[in-house]
Amino acid sequence: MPVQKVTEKDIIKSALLIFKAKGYHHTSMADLAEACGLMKGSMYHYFASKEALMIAVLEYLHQKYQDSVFAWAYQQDKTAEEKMAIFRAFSEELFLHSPDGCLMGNIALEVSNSHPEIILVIRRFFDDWIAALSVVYEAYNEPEKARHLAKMAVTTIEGAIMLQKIYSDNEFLHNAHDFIEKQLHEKNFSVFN
Amino acid sequence: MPVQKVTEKDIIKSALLIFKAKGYHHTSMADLAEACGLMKGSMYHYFASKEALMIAVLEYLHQKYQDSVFAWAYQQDKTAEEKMAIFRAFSEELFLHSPDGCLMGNIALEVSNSHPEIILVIRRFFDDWIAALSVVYEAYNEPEKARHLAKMAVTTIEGAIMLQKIYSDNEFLHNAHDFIEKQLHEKNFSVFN
Amino acid sequence: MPVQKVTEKDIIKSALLIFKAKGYHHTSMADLAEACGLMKGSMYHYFASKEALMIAVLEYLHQKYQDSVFAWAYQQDKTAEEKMAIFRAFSEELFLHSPDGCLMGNIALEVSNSHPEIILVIRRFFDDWIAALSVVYEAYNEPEKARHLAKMAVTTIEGAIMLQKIYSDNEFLHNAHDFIEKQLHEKNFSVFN
Amino acid sequence: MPVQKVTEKDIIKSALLIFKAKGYHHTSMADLAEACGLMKGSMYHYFASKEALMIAVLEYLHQKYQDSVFAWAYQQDKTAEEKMAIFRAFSEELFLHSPDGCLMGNIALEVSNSHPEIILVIRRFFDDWIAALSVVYEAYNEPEKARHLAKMAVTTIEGAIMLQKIYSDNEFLHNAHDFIEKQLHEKNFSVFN
DNA sequence: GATGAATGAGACTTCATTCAT
DNA sequence: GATGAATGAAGTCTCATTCAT
Repeated sequence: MPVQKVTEKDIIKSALLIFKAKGYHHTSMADLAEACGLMKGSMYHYFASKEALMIAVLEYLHQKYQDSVFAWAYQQDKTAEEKMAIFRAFSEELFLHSPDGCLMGNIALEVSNSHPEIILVIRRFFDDWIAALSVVYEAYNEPEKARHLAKMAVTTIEGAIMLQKIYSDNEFLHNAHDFIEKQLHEKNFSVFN
Repeated sequence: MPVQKVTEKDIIKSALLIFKAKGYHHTSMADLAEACGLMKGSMYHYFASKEALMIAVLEYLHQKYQDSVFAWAYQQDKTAEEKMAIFRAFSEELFLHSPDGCLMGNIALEVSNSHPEIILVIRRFFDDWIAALSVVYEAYNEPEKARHLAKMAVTTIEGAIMLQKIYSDNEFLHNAHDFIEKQLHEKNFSVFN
Repeated sequence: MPVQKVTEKDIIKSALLIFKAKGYHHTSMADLAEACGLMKGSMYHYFASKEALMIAVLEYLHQKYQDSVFAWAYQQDKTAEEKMAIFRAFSEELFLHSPDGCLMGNIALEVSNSHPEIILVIRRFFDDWIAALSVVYEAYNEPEKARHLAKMAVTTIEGAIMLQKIYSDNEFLHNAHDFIEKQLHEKNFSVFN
Repeated sequence: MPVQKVTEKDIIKSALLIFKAKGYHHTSMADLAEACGLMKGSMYHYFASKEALMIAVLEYLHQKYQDSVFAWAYQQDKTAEEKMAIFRAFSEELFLHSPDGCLMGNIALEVSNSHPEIILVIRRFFDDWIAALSVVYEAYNEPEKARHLAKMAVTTIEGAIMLQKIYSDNEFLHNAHDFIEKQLHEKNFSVFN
């Protein structure tokens, strides 16, 4: 039946959910196809392999975060506090009510040894996340320290998402964000000095 | 055909390395058997299934940490600073030079939806880790705050191990430990107040 | 989307090369389409199936040989030696510098049991080849013996092309032609008597 | 069901027939497994891949010919004529009544471009065949000429098997053997001089 | 206790073919 | 005339598990 049933982006969006819930190796092309309403074989019209689809999903997600979250860091007419609040709002909206955690982190831990190409894509995502947070922290800190704080922030959020997943408990993510916001003004020395 | 002299614990130790490196779903019974010097079928004399072996590995690891690391928290003749230093030393010895990260965290993210029994085991490990750190923090903090700090510490370390894996860079773990130690004395308000 | 200007003959010529290089079963419609600059589906405007295309290719090749090679056998104004020289020149031009051998022979061996219709086409090709060589041998031999010699000639050339392919060595084809030319005058009895 | 149903050699013998009848690419692992009375997956206990099985089959066949046919060439107590007669008897027994031709030749033409490793195995078979025939021809010829004659003999037989397959007619193989025997004594000049 | 042959389901992927546009 | 999305069967291969020996 030759009528177009899905677009590449439809597939990516469906696959995102499956990969986030089941991980890379435990997700089969049949799972992905079913989520798209396609036959297994038809997936290969759009993506040359499961790995290629995984990468497309990660790149799509990266782009989405870049546009809808990280971009705020570079807005001139927002204060650092406003930017932090936006980040937090996004983060909590995304993660508080989803039990599956962060696709980037999930996949990173699972495939780091078996699929080096995938890790490269994930690394670029974290590069941009850290860069955006650095800009926010630079409102009150030297660039180098701002970058350190940004790395700590990302570290803390990813750790919190992991523990939230293990305990099914939102407090970790809340606490992580409390910490991150506090760091913004942590004058004297705090962590790095 | 050399006489196989394999104990259950030998299998667990070998399996631990493989599971940590390859994850749960990407590790086959053949991989595990090969690492033990056994034939595939022989694994089933010791463990009823791959999942049972995974659980045994996690419980073994839990016990090992309990005995060799967490136990220090309850030693009366050590100061909180000494205990922190011991924790840090263990953590860095374990994670700084191994590219595979933390088995508990790796597996937790990978199987949280597919193998709820495994998550229970992992949760018990984190319970004990948090409990031990709480005891240390209690040297300078109210119990409730000590527990908060302990959770933050675990959160930060797990996040750091994840980012270390993504970036192949030790600074995340170093920074996490710097932060955790600093929190010990963070009088006035710090994160929670 | 450039306007495709493809004729049936263009497709046949492209397909010939692919089939000769990869064989019948290992060639996919996608391979063939790509070689023609068409999309897979478009191939079916020209040929009802892969088998139909294969047959068209073989018939095209048969016709080409008929016109440009076998036809010389029936020219009145050439001596048998001249005709043999022409045959040899064609054969060596065709096979000495192509590593893929003879399409007719390749396909015959590959599909003889699975595609009887294809074998019929190939058989007609060999009929005409043998017939043409018989005419040449008849210059010096009885019709029946001429026909025997023609069959030996074809046998020897096909065998030589096979060994050339296996050894990547032209000597087999050269020797085959030396033998065939010599047979032309092999008075007394030689092979058959 | 753990009782051994087949041996490696059983599989090789069954596979030989299937590969000879259907060729390499058109034979599926399911075909081969069925011929052995095994499940598809069980084949992989014995052979790592279809290609590995193909190679094992070719090596088995090579060894069988070496032992039962080529070896006669090196027997001191046989005349060249006796050896030739033995070769012919074997060849006719093998090929006259089997419609599938020569596995070595069939596979060589089919996979020469796609599976170079297979061709190496086939080439070794032809090396030994040519070597054995050379020894026989050396009874009446210089070594170099004997080798030329041996190559012509193999060429002719392979060509004859191909034409026998195309025409379902035994005369090609008979004629090839007549020619080969005649060459043994072809004093004066024959093909090479 | 250990083996390794066997299973059967299921993994990823390819492919000839169809057909609405 | 050409497309390319879609199919569904089939391809090679993997794997957790069983069990007679």
